[in-house]
Amino acid sequence: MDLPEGAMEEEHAVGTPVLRRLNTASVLRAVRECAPDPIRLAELVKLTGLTRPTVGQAVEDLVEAGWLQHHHPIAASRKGGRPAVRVSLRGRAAPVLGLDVGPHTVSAGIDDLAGRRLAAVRRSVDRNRASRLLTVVDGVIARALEEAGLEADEIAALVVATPGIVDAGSGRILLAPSVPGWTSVNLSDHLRDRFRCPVRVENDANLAALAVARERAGPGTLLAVQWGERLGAGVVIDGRLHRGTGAAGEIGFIRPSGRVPDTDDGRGPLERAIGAEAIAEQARRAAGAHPESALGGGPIDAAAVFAAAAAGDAVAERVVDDVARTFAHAIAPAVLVLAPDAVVIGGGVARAGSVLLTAITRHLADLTLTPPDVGISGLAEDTILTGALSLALDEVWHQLPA
Amino acid sequence: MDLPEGAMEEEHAVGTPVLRRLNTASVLRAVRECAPDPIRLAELVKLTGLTRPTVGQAVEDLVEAGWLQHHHPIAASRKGGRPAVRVSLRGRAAPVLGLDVGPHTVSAGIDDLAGRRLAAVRRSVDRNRASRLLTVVDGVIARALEEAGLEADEIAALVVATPGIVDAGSGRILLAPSVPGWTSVNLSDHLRDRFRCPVRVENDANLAALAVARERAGPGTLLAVQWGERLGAGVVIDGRLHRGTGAAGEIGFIRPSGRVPDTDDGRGPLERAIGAEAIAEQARRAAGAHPESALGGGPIDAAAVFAAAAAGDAVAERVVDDVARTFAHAIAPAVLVLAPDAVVIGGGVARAGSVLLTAITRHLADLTLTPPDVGISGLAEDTILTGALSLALDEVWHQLPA
DNA sequence: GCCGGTTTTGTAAGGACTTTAATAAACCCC
DNA sequence: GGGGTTTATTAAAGTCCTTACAAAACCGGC
Repeated sequence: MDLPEGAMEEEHAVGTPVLRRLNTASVLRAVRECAPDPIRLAELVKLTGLTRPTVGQAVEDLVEAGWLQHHHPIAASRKGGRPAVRVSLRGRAAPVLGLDVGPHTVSAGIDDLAGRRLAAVRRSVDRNRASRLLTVVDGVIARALEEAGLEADEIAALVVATPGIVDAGSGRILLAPSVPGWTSVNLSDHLRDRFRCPVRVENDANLAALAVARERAGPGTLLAVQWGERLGAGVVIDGRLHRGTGAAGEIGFIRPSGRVPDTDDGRGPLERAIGAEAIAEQARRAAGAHPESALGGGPIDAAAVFAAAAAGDAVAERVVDDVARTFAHAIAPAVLVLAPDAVVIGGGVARAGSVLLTAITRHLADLTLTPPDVGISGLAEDTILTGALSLALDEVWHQLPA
Repeated sequence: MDLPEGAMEEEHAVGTPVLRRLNTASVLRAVRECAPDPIRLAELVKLTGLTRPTVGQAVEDLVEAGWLQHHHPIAASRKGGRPAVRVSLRGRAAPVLGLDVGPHTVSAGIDDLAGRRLAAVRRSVDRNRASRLLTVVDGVIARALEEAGLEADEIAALVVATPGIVDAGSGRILLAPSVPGWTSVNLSDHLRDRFRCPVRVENDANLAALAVARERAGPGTLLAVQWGERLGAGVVIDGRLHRGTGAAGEIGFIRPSGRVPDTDDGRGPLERAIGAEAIAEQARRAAGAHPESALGGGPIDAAAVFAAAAAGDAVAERVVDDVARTFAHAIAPAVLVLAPDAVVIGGGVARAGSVLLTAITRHLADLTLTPPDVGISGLAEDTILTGALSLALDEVWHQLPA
């Protein structure tokens, strides 16, 4: 099941045969855009602007190469006429595997070429020993492959989401304070040994950003924040992930203007100031000083603070506003420089909902020239995994001529 | 002198003729890379990987279309053999005009297709009345055209650099606090009436960034700061200008953590804190408190402060360090999010040289994970103009198939 | 001053595409 | 079962690149 040859990005030597490759790719792209639905050949003619014989030839080639499959056992279209030949992506041609090594869970997913989810596995894990983590990763992968009925050889691309900073070239993890020993594990090589396909390791917040950007579709600049215990972000510009020198989006290390608790756990200043735990701590102090607050009624975590604020508790509202102000001031310079269309917040804190959102919006409007839309990610817990799979699919599609 | 047809970005309909267009473009690109020097036909064969008849055909077409010109009156190469036909870009085919409406000067430049400077005009101006500014602009353009011996009709693309925020679509200036009345002048339409070519209005700092990026060449992320009375920046990613929603790079409006003088002249907080005038003012206060400083010896402006600091004056050094710290703290969040390869400083303050540079580098190293190279723009006063011309040339080249 | 050597240009036949156009197939409805 | 409709199939024509060969122009030397 080889990919079409001549996959180089922009080759200049041009003979007649490249025309065929070009048109074949064009047809494949058109089929792809109809996602998992089969498409009539005649429709491809309209979509691609090519003539029927050309499309016919291309489809024939693609079927032979395993990229497309026929759907001919079809009841015809209602309006008379010879029944159309229909084709669709043969998902099995290039399934991709995504992996998310999260704070307390490891999850894996397998998508086929058409974006259908073939497998999804999630396993919680105590992340104290990095070496044991690797075992869990292997287990999750094995389970996912089993669930999808695939062998490792059949996977066409693999993307792993991990916290920390990743070197784009080698795939090595350069910095991962939240997982002791994780930097000394060569995850990339470990996986490359088991899979005969491109393996890419990428920061989790970056992949979450990619997922959010794909959901919004269209061009534009997006700053997608993952906000929980820790704080990260990803930048997506016109659908492409911005990596910079590799550490792009590390907003957790922004130094806010106020005083910041000086823990020594590898977290960045902003995380220590407004991470989920810091929000709870701030609320505890406020509740102590103001016994009249509804916050005093039980154990306090971030969710409780947002709930109380939503219910109108003044003390909680003040805490939320403080958090929002700190956040807005922290990212305002980046917003001014990037001028993103939107800032989307995901992760645990995103569950706060509109209480936090409106406060951030208000403060940002004060600090920026063209305030971006501030929103909350509509994606569920598997945002990161979705992003990883999305990037893996990109990798596969990228092998085709433009 | 029409441009080759079918200039659309990524057209899919493919017949045999596109091959010719593709190859012709390939040849044209190869000629372009040899800049203003003529190139032998046989060399084009090697560079493009095409065969000789193909190259011959393409060159013939390009000469006929006016893009290339022959150089046949040539003494042969020293090593025997039939004398080679040589061709070069016909610069006159598509000259472009760049305009820089600067703080105290208006300048215009004309480059030909090969990047040769055909004209350069600079005129200082009192910018109190925007309507009069327009007259100066017209005058400078007329002078430049005269100098190059061209008519307005012959200009193939025009790019104007202006302070303020520009709407990409309409070319209207949305916000320009430094030029009273400038937003009510429809510069874009005014020029579109006079020129039969694409007219683009762009923020000056953005164009400066483009110029700096072109000088560095290669891929990567660049944050280029223009630092004088005012403070702006541009972001260039892999050679392409990042615009965001349109106001990208407006670092002058970052709010630094300290107290900021509250003038009402439309300048942003960071400009009021560390613009050239603010630096001087800070030094004046310091000199008043410390009569022993060498700064007391004369009128103080920013240049004097940097000179004194370079000479070892402790008071001046402290001022410079303060300025550098404020700057570093202001852009650190943006640097963390973007992870640029380099931060390059241009504009008047850039003349401060290494005194300021090392201080900024030191502070940034403290505040970021992967500190960028901090450098000073090697380009002279016409950085912005160079960027405008560069973008205009892009516009022309962009009309060709890839 | 003529003759190989060398480099390049020019021209003709061959092959690979896409396109146009015309023909055949398959189905619905009446 | 025939008309209408939609689609697939096939053949001829045109365009372009390529391969291969021949011609041109210049150098150096005898």
